[in-house]
Amino acid sequence: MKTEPNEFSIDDLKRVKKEMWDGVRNYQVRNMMRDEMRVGDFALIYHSNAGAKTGVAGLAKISKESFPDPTQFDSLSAHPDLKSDPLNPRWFCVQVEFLEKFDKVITLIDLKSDPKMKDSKLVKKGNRLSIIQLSQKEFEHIVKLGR
DNA sequence: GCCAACGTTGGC
DNA sequence: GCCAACGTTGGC
Repeated sequence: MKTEPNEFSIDDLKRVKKEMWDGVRNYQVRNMMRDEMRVGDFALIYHSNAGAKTGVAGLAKISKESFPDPTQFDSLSAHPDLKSDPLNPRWFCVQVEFLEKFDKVITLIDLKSDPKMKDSKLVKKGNRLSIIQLSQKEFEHIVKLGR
C-alpha cells in the first residue's frame, strides 16, 4: 500500500497504531479494498516519492474490513466526491494497523534488481495503482529482506 | 521540474 | 461508444 511519507509515513502509523486508509479514488483499488481485503491480511507499507528512500518501509495488517470512506462526503476533505450517494456510496476504505517498521527501507532500486521480484507487479512499468497485489512468495521475500 | 503512463471527462 | 483533451501519478 503506497503512501507519501511526508503525508503519512510508517512512523505516523506506528504512532497512531491504526489508521483509516481513506482518499482512494480509483475503482480498481477500491475493488481490492472492498472485495478482497479481509481482517488479518498483511500489507506492506510503501513510501513513494521519497527520493533515495523510496521503497517498502514496514508491515501492517488489515484491522477493519471495508466501509464507506467518509471523506467522500466531506467537501472540506482532500478528495470530496459530491456525486457519491450516501445511500449507495461510491468509495470504500479499510483500516490498517501497524505491525512493524523494517530495519531498513527496501528500496525500489533493490527490488528492481532482485531476480525474485522480476515478475512482480510492483516493478512492472506503468503501474500507478496505490495498492498492488503481491504473491505469497514475493511478500515473504520482502519481509525477510526488511528484517 | 520533466515526462511517460496512465485514468477521467465530455463533446459529438 | 469513440476519442481528444486534460489531469494525475510517481519515478527519475
